[in-house]
Amino acid sequence: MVIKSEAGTVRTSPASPLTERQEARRRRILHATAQLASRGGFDAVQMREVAESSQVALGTLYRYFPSKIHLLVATMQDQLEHMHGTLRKKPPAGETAAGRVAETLMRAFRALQREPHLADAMVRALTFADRSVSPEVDQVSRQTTAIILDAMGLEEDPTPDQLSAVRVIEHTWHSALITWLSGRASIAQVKIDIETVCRLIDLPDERR
Amino acid sequence: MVIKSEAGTVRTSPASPLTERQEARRRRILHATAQLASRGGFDAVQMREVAESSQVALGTLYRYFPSKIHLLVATMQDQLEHMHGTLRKKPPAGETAAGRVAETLMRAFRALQREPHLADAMVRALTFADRSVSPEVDQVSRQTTAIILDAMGLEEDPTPDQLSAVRVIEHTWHSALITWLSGRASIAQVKIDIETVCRLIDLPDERR
DNA sequence: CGCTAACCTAGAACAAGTTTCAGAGTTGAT
DNA sequence: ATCAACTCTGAAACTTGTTCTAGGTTAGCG
Repeated sequence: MVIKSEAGTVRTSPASPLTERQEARRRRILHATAQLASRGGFDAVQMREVAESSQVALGTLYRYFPSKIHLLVATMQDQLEHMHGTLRKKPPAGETAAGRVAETLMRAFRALQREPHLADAMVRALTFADRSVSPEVDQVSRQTTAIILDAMGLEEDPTPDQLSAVRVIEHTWHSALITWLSGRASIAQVKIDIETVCRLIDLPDERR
Repeated sequence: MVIKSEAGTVRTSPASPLTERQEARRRRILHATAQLASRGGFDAVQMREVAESSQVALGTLYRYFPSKIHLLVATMQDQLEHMHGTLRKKPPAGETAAGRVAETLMRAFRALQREPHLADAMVRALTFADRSVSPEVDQVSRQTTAIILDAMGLEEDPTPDQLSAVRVIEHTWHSALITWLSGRASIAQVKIDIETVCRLIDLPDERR
């Protein structure tokens, strides 16, 4: 696999603002990636094919996304943004924060079930990512955190305890997805796990 | 990566009992793998090198372990067994089940910290594994469950609720390890996450 | 308009996981 | 002991991610 690259030339945050044509290229690439992933999952996303589908030279593809993992994590960022928008429209109606978070995650889960191969590609990339992709993975994590905090519908800033709970929920979310994607857990199982971990929210204070 | 293989010829569970020489080969392979992994992690485990180090032809290596992922997951099985043995010797002393489980996991975590590269190789393989490795990954999961249940020190069989909690703890364990390995979480952070999730054990009954 | 730096393209080349195959070497049953 | 069936070896080939090169294109700027 051999991922050595530095942060990409293009993606460096406050760098070049990308011309219109460049923005279009980037979009074509992400679109082609999602399309290929939606068919065969991780393995079906082949860099040469992505390049061809998006009408871009292989070298250019690598200039925009320094590795296949970067590419798929960027795809996940893209999809997550979209999902956050969708979820925001119909906030969950549950009584408790725990219930609302569980409902939100299950909604996201159902969305992923509609494109299981795409989910496979994105989640596998996310957990396989090494340090060279940390900034991007971290961004995904922050976005996920935002979604969960949104669902909790807090009046004020979250307490440290609540933040811990949210982190654990994220852990469970990712790992449960993986067990589902690799066929080792059923959808029902994932539901139970999510509901179980959500109980950590609004939990009566206990020793540390 | 391209993993297509059927269940390996050799590893099929109730199959051939492996002659002594074969057992020795298998052991040499696993030893070489752990050694290479302990240096550079996942990337440093190169199939050609493993074959050479363990004095086995490349084709033979693939007969024993149908892919690099299978090889690393088998290595994890091996290490886990070892660790379970070690942990069993000095059972944790905490008051609560939650405390004992957290202590046990932290002990395991400290062991992994001693060989971070090896941990990296094994954990990355584990989460990257696709369906073709499910049986082996599942075995790892069962072993982990056993370790946790041991730490809980139950008198009787675990309740369904407890089993759910254990599954969530495992999710958190794996995912927290990954965030640590990829440098996105500190050791202290992992500790907090483990302690947080362990609160799910002996939790007063609540709705559903 | 014309220049220059940055960007893009096509294609070859390289690296590492995986497959294949012909020819020994072992083994187990008769 | 002998034969058939497996197993192991060594080496080449194949696949796909990644890097490199040489030459054409574009964008901003004087």
